[in-house]
Formats: sequence, structure tokens, C-alpha cells
Amino acid sequence: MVGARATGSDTGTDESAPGIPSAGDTRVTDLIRDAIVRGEFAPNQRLIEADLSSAFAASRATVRTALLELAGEGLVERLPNKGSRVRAISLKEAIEILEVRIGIEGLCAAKVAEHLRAEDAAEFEWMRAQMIETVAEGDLVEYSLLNRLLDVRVRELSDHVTAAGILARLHAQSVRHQFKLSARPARAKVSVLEHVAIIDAILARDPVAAEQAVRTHLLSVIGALRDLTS
Amino acid sequence: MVGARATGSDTGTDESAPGIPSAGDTRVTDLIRDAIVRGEFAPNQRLIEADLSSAFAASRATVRTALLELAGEGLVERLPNKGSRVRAISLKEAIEILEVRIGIEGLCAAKVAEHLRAEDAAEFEWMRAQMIETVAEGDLVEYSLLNRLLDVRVRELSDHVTAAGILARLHAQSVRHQFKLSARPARAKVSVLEHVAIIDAILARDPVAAEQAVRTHLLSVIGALRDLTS
DNA sequence: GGAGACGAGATTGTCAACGATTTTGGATGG
DNA sequence: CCATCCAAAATCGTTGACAATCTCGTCTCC
Repeated sequence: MVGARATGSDTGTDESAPGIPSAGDTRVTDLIRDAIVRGEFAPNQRLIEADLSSAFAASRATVRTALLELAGEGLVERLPNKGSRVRAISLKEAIEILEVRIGIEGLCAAKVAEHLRAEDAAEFEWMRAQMIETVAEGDLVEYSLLNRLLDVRVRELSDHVTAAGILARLHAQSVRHQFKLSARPARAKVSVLEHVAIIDAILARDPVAAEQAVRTHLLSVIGALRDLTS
Repeated sequence: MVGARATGSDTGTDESAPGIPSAGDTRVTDLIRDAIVRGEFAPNQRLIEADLSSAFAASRATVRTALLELAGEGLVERLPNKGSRVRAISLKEAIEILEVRIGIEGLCAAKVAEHLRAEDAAEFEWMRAQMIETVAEGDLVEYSLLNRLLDVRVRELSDHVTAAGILARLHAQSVRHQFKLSARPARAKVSVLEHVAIIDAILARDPVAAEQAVRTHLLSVIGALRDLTS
């Protein structure tokens, strides 16, 4: 009985309905994290250990461990002696996250441009073509996936575990705010040009240009986010 | 479950209850973190829950909670079913941390330069004078403290909680590598010039120059770290 | 003599119950 | 009618014990 009293869809009676294998071998941490990222738990919603315990058919100690880990990832807020709740990311914080990403993703992009190998270049060329095509067709969902794929590949190829870890955490926190932007066709037309610029700089093996292209893109996202919510 | 605790009028209940974590109010998490940062626990040393439990006079669950939190901060590595150990920061990772700091501290410095207030400017001028003086006198310990103070103040004044949190975590992880550099007089003479450049840029309210000065400084640190360990 | 099976010891993961703390609702007095 | 205080509920933090898992020494067999 998870009290969904905050904003969001009424979870109704069946909590573990779709796609989730009911509390089997999968770790409880992953289940709760997915539930938060997918929006099944609203921001600021209290996460009561006993309720999660029965909802996921796990012991309260297991749930407690999961909440500790998620707090370490910044997804859950733990108030001493008052319980845990889904951490709400304010607009200010969402912009802060984007500002931090300028530095870190810029670093990653520069590293990729510096050490780009031939077989990886082909993949970037493919992504560039696909992005242009999907936006031209208006397939925003597919474009969003390509967008994410570019981020992930740059992160991987940068061979920078520290940056990759930070970016993964920041992404999980801000996935909801990003979602608000990804559904806007006008936004995509601007975004694709910036992404092409990033890929071009990487393919040109120009670290400085790559870093600058990432900065330009993320500043554009910040501006769009500000416009959207003002 | 009758609460025999009278609010306000506390008659007879003894202050020092037995059995309660008599180690004091200090959180076990802080104790273990300090022990790791201060080097009392060597890198890769196994942290056995039962041992820590008796060492800090806390229950195993409390120690477990602490280890979870520290794992979230990146100070402890948790291998499933194999236990926890102090995470060792390799040279490669120390350099990675410095590279990430370029982006984030550059962002913070730019923000400080942009919104600098008069009363804060005075403090930066004081720090600049103190830094020059301590290095001239060869007081490396005091200079190291000033160095750290500058970092902390920039972080605070930037009013950027996301960046501040990441920097705090990275600092805790790399404090040992930083320590190796701070004890070198020749290094201090170079470092102080770079720090003065950062402060000058902030006082000049020049965000771009501040960011660039931070980058120059941290690249210099990276170079020194590479030279030291090659 | 060496490789693999096997069992004892050690360590973590999980569970149910207890104690402490905060919050909430209601009674009481001004 | 409102502020205050107090009891009761709700929830978290902690404890001790038990089960699952891993490590390592030893033993047997080829």
C-alpha cells in the first residue's frame, strides 16, 4: 500500500504490475531506482520502509540498504529520524546539473576527439546521419534515443571512469527535466544542429572545437529550459 | 510500548543510558571517514564489519550503514558477498579527478567572479596577501591551509550546491595524492603565482579569465603530479 | 607430486523483534 | 476560542541471531 498522495498517477491497487518480475532475484535497489526514474514515485513522496518492504517482498533491512545506496546516488533524500523521500530536483538544480555537465561532457568530448579511432569514427558518422534523418521525419522518440546514445558513446570512448560515474549520477537525477524538453519539435530542430557540430568536431579530431561545441549545446539546453519554465 | 518519557520534566531518567552507543554522539560514518582520509586505514585494506563494530563500539548495523554511505561517497569499495575495503585511488584516477575539477572549479570561479560582493572581495585580497607571505617565509603548512581555504570559499560563494557536492566528494578521494605535492617548496613557488592569477581574475570580476586561471592552475598540478610519479 | 573435491572457518546478507524519536490528535486550562 | 500539554500512533534506528556465500587449508586420487 504505497500512498500515492502527491502529484502523479494513481498507482492503484496493483503496485508491481507491468514488466517487473515480482521481487525475485533482481536487486531491490534497482527496482526502487527504476520506479523513481520512471516516475512511479513522485518527487517528495515519502518512501516508508515498511511499505516498500511489503511492496517488493523484501525485508526492511534490504529496503533500508537500497535506500542508503540510492541516497548515495542522489536520488533519495534521507532526513534523520524522519524517513526517506524521493529527492525533488528544482529548476535551479536542473540548471546547475547542466552547467556541471558543460565541464565534464566537454572534457569527455575533447578526449574522444583526441583519441578517436577509425572504427569509432564510422559509428559517429552513422549517428550523425541518423539524427538528421529522424529529425527530418519528426520522429522525436527515436531522436531522443540517438541523443542518449551519443552521450553514452562519448562517455564510454572517453575512457574516463571518474567523469562517467558523475555523469551517470547526474543523468539519473535530471532525467525528468530532460524529458520535458525532448518532446518539443522546435527544440529538436535546433538541437540536431548542435549535435552535428559536436560530432563534426570529434570527427575532425579537434578537442578544443569539441569542447566548445558541447558547451554551446548545453548552454542552448539551459536557455530552452529557462524559457520553458518562465 | 508505553513511552515512559515525560516531555519537558525529566525526572529521574538518567542521562547516560547503558547500552546506547556510548561512543558519543559522533556518527560512526564520520569516524571511519576521518580514519580513511587521515590514512589510518591503508588503501585496499579490508574493512571487516565485525572489527569496525568492536573498534568503534557500535553495532554491526551501524557500521554497515556507515560503509554504505562511504561507498556512496566513493571512499569505500563494496564487493558483493566479499566485504568492503578502502578504495585505492590510482595515479590515473587522481589525474582524472583533477581533470574533472578543471571544469567544475572553473565554473565555480566564474560564478564567483560574476557575482562578487565587496565584503567578499576584501577576504580574497587578504588571502592573496597571506599566500604570498607564507610562501615567501617557506611556511608550507600554512600555505596549504590557505590553498584549501581558497577552494572552500570559492565553492561556497559560487552558490552552486551541485558543484560543491561533487567537489567535496572528489576532494575526500584525492586528499592523499594532493598531500604528496603540498610538501614541495619548489611546487609552492609556482602554485602561488597561479593562485594569485585566480584571485586577480575574481577580483577583476572577469568570469572568463577566472575560469582560464583555474584551468591553468589545475593543468599545472596535473603536470607536477605526472612528473612526481614518473 | 600435482590437480581437483571437500569441509571448516570466516564474513557478509537477511530477518524479525525491540527501543527511541518524531508527529499527530485530543484533552485541558486560560 | 486559542495556546499548551500530554498521550498514542507511526516510523525510524538498533540489536542479536540466523542463513547464504566466499575463502582457504586439507585430503584423496591419478
